Amino acid sequence: MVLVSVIDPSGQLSYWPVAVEPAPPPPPPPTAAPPLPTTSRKRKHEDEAASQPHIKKPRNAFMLFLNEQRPKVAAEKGMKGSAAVNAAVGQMWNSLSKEEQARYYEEAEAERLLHTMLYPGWSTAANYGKKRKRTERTDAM
DNA sequence: CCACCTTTGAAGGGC
DNA sequence: GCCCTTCAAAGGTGG
Repeated sequence: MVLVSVIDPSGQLSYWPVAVEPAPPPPPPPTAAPPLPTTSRKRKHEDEAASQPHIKKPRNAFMLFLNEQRPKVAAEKGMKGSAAVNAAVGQMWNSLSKEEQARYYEEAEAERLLHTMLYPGWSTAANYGKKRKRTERTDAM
């Protein structure tokens, strides 16, 4: 547990208890080690993932809410697919009091700040455009 | 085996 | 600067 001194947007100096335990993606190595495989057995996945870990976007309030409610809702309602559960949790979210929602917003905000501290200058653009995700909107046509 | 489906939020990218 | 597109998770199912 390391206390990281950070300046809050409010100008408040706060010490963030950064737990070393929940291992976030490792910092990018200053020098890319040349992977010289004596036997070219490894497929591209391992090498690319090892050299450049896809640093994921900071999750929003919902992702935090989802990760808490999803297993419970899935167990209670016996839902199979994640999509159905996510939709159900989404409805629960709308039923939440703004104070309860605000709690997740603050956690999400803290996580974003933590992400920024861990990866200064990192842009979400790293993973941008990787998935196709069509969300085909029929209204366009 | 990976993309889809889904949610809202957050953020980038385009205009 | 504003609006739209894309990712973030995540699990079974389909292509």
